[in-house]
Amino acid sequence: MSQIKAVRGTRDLLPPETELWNHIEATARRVFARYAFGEIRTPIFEDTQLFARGVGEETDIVSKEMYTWEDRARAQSEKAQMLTLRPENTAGVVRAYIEYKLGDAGLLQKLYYIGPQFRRERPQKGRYRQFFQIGAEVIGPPSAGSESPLRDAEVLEMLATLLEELGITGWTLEMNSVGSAMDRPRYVQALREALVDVAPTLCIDCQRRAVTNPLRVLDCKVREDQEKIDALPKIADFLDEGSRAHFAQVCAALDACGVLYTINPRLVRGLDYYTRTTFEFTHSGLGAQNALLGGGRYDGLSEAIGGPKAPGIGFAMGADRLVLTLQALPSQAANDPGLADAYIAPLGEAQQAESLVLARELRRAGLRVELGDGSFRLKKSFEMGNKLARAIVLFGEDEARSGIVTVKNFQTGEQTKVPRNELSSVLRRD
RNA sequence: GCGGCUAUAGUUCAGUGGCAGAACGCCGGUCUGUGGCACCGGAUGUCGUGGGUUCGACCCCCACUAGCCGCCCCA
Repeated sequence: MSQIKAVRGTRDLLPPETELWNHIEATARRVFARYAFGEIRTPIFEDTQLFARGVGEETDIVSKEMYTWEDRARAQSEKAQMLTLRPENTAGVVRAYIEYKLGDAGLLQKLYYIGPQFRRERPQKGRYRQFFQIGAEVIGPPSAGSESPLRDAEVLEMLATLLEELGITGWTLEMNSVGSAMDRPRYVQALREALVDVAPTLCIDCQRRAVTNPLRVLDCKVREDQEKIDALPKIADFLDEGSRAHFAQVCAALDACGVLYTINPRLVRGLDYYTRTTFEFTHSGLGAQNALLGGGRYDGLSEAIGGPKAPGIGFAMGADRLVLTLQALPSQAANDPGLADAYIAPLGEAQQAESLVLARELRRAGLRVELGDGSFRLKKSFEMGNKLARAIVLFGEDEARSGIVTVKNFQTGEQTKVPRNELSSVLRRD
């Protein structure tokens, strides 16, 4: 019989790596809490229409990367429903915002999420079909200040802080403004016109992109094309006064708190809902998938899926990529499984039962304890203890009778006799 | 979805159309209440899966699967 394996693009996370995942998630929760964000957990699958209307029918994500299936109708009279595993989480959050009328309180909603997302792409380093995102959204009625450039700057400053607390250095923040829903079509039109003459001189990929998705030409990495692409119309010149001023204020607030960024007029993103501020944090250690996180403002998303006017800004970080980045950092000790505080070695099977009692006492005192086996020879107990713990506690006939156990510290080699009731304080890490 | 590279022991990797290898790790012993060191010994295995060529395939050919790199796109 053939072996059943994890399906393509999915994987199991095992210790000690899960230690690092927990560390990342705990750090994110801690930082988000300081910025007064609350957690939201949305379903893993949604009505397909949510993504079609929210993310955009023409995007790659929706047009070819979604896991979609037809759910059975419950009754003859009922139509079957198309469902989709969420390819991203912003649409789900906005759907919940609308569904529970979160805007009616008149306040800004600040929500974060941590969870799996699904896209059917070819797996690669840092890219999986089930991947994990940590993201947050600030959304609310305009009267609550949801359109304010200060919100954009606050989110970006929070991200810089989060990366710093995670110990991730060497990232780059690139920003751009893609303008309002009105600005962008005008720009795309101008770009298309300019490309009629320029495109034939560009690389093969650009010639195709010029027709299918002109904005993508700006992403081209072919060296020879760069000068010509730089000479194309820039979106900055197509922004209306409002968008221009908005972006200037975002930059000013970032300058004030010392968050470094570069403005990349060629930064375009693949989801239709973005307006005005867009950004990407990249890291060179990631290879082709160099985006650590990305996000932006989505002032029209709520209305696009049938909700009230509810401008917002948010981001999603690729947790898988944070892990990769941290693992590549030289200082990272998080892959060390860590040693237990003590290894209890029952000497002889007669000591088995009482050794579990001893382990229970120490564990209740908060110590991390490994319990050996009384059938082991002493030599084996020492070898095992040395691999698993900082100290070994010998628990034989004498110790059980006298209540005084033998403790040997593997680091110092020092061996002492310790009364059982003092054991936990002796073993405690200093 | 497209192109390239790869798949051999728990791990990292050698290897040859004719007996399946090394290092580390693992197990046992020297050593029956004292580990790390040393020495001696041992087992590593569907050579990714399925077909084909051949007297004979881990090796050559085809398909599939998975991973990596790039494209596309994105987190």
